[in-house]
Amino acid sequence: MNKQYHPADIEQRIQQFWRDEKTFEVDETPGADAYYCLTMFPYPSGKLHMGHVRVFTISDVVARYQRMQGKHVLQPMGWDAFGMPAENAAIKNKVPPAEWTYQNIDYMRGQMDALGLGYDWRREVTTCRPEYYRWEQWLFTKLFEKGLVYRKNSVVNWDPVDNTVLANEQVIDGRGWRSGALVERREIPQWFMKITDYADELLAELDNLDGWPTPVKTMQRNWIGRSEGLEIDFAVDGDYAAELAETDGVLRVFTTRPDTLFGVTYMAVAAEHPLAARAAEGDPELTAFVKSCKQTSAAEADIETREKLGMPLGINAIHPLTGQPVPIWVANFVLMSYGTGALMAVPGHDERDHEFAKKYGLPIRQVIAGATDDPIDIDAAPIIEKNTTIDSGEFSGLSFDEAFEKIADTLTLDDRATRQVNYRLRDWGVSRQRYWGTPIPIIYCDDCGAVPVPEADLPVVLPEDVTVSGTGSPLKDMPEFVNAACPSCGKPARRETDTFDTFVESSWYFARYASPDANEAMLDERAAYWLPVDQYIGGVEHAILHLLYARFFQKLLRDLGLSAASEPFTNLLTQGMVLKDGRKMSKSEGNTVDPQGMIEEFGADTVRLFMMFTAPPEQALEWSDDGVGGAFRFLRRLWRIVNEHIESGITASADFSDLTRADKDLRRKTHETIAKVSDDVGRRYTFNTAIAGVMELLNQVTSTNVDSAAGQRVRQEALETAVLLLSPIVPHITHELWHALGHDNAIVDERWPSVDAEALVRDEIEIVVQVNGKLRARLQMPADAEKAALESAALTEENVKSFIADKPVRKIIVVPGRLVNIVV
RNA sequence: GCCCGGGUGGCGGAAUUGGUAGACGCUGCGGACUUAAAAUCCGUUUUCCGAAAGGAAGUGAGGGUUCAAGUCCCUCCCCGGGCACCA
Repeated sequence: MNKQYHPADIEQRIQQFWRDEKTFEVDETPGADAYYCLTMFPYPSGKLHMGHVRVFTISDVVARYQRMQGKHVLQPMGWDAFGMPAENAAIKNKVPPAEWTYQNIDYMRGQMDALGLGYDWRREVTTCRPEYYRWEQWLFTKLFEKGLVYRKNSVVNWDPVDNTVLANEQVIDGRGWRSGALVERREIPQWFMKITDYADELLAELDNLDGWPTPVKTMQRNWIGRSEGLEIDFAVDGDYAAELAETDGVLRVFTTRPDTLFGVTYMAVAAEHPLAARAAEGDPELTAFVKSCKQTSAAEADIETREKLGMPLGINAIHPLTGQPVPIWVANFVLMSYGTGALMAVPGHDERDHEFAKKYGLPIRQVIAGATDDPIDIDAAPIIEKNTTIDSGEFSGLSFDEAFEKIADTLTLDDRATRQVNYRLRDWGVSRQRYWGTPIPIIYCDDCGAVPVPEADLPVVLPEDVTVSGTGSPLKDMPEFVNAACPSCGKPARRETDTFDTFVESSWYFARYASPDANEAMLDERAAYWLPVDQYIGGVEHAILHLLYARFFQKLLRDLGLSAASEPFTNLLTQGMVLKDGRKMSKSEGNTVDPQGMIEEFGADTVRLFMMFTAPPEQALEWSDDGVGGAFRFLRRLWRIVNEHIESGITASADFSDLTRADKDLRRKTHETIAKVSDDVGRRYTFNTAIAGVMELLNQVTSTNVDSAAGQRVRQEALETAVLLLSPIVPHITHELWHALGHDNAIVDERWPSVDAEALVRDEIEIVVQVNGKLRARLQMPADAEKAALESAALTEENVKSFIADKPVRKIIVVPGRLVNIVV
């Protein structure tokens, strides 16, 4: 064994050993204790960034730890290969997106290998390959048959100069990123998946996801946003039957607060609402206002944070209970995509309605009592609480529930209202007006309408040899792609040129790893062996969208009989970002650190160790060059300590009799460390404290003098333990050290060490003495000391006595094994 | 604006169930070894008072609950993530 630690000499050799031995290739062995560990697959953007390194390392540590528990571990890897960056690169470099993407994949795969990540590469999945996306197209046609997809108009960001649809990301301060033109919201027909059909199940099953972080479940719950309320019809004064055709000629609104119905003083509709368009006809001022409302991006954050503006339409609704006219306004904060695109405004009892009413001098009416008898100034602030109703005619003096029920009963009796469960969750718009994505398998026929492509004609292959211009999809200019025969009647028809949202690919890839080469079906019986994923690991930024869509897809797969599982991921770990100087590492910030350079300078183990030691996985990680140096020094020190130990002779004996006090202390530390690290890695996923624990053990090894054969055996045990405990994190150096310590087996095939309870026994423990909660003394006491003994020992301490002085002792609290608190 | 996190020494962080605040590491400072440097090792490193023993203060701010609060409750400030076409 080399006396110096040179990672470059060992890492590639050991990686080759794993390849030769097919160490990480797993099959569907019957009866094995299967464990599926999965990382969110990366977008092949060019080369790995530190965020990738972090999440892959976490996952690899979990996989290797589970393997040492005797589990049959699957850890696959693949590529979320469709997306906008490939199109942008294509425009910039004049390289087709496919070529750019495949080159990136090859490079990044090599980087993953250099990090020592244990993947079963036979299962690699690449979403831009027809053999992958054909099954997605197939699924879509099945959903079409089941009525779970439909087409409707919806809002996009339109760049009027480039004549193209922009992603929210491509809208900077309300302007197109290339043209600089003011972006408009525009409605175009798009395909939707009925995720709202599964809203209740997606919500209810969150309660069973014990292995998910609570914040993620809370966010999903709020995102789904189930609310029970009333859909109330307001008649409209005048003839607007055409504009209100979808709602039977009335202005329909949803409210969770029907108890405030008597407080309605105006109505508000979205800029896209047909009533607004009708009122704007021949009214230049209103036309200009409606247009300006649409001149903001479609992003909800932009709509919600801009100044609240509105204008009256000059149309009145009729209050369903009082018969009074209520003016209808158009307002820029009403979302057409939520509810019916219209709302009843109750400024007395809603924050936003109140602010808007104050601004435009609209009346504010109090119909809910204050919580106390104090006088109320409803003009100053709304009352949001669900208190007793007042000034509401026959519905006055009622609690929220009573008022809700009585008003609901009254209005539903003659069909002027419906009890309704509403969701904030909207159906998933999957159409994208882009080239580099999965073609939506639909053919439009003048006679038959939208017809799904028959299974025999799948996949609809995306042509890869294209030139991307940046204005619209190149597919539109390819007659050989667009022109197709109608599958239904055979007449000439047009193929859909929109592609799927890339979230569609990432919503089922986890299942495809189980049967990546299945040619006859989307999934086969191997999926049943592996699914659901035992541990899923990825960025917290995916807490809502990706994870909700994946849960939705798992339910679709279940309902198509392709998988028995209802939920895709049993346990979820959301990892924080990698920062430098407190900011996200990114090209635009100019603060990236290239993992490749770090691997070459220090080796993969150092990079892995640093990533795992510097912060717990869920937290943001601050990059530090000095910290990397520290990680490297620790490995060098480990190498040297083991080297010095084996020079003085190794031993395989398990005889731990005749130990000195120091030997016993070290042996106890060894087993305390096994217990701590097992808990940290296996349950808490706090790899940083696990590493700190092993560091402490090594500190004690070096501070313990060994002058006997028994002491030598204790040190051998301590070092073997340290090496085993670190092996999931730094697999190369520990592979080498394990052999050096006298073992023939590869450490990757070893079992996790177990605690010897006998070694943990202490005869003396430290007890802390407090006076009035402040630390005043420490006592060394027998571990089995009685409460009374602790009290009397505490009371005789000099420093304790001086703080008690002549004050009477009121109470003594004893926490066994920890402290005594004397209250005076 | 709405939803979810976070805020602890010079820095990253630890404190797992309300029970010793600062484990472990980095940096800095002092020292040993060396012709020298690198590497390594030893000591020290929350602030203030003190020669020391020890004491006082201290976990974003303010209030509260408790024998005891970084941890629980209320109000507020700041930072990060998400907001449906970034992935």
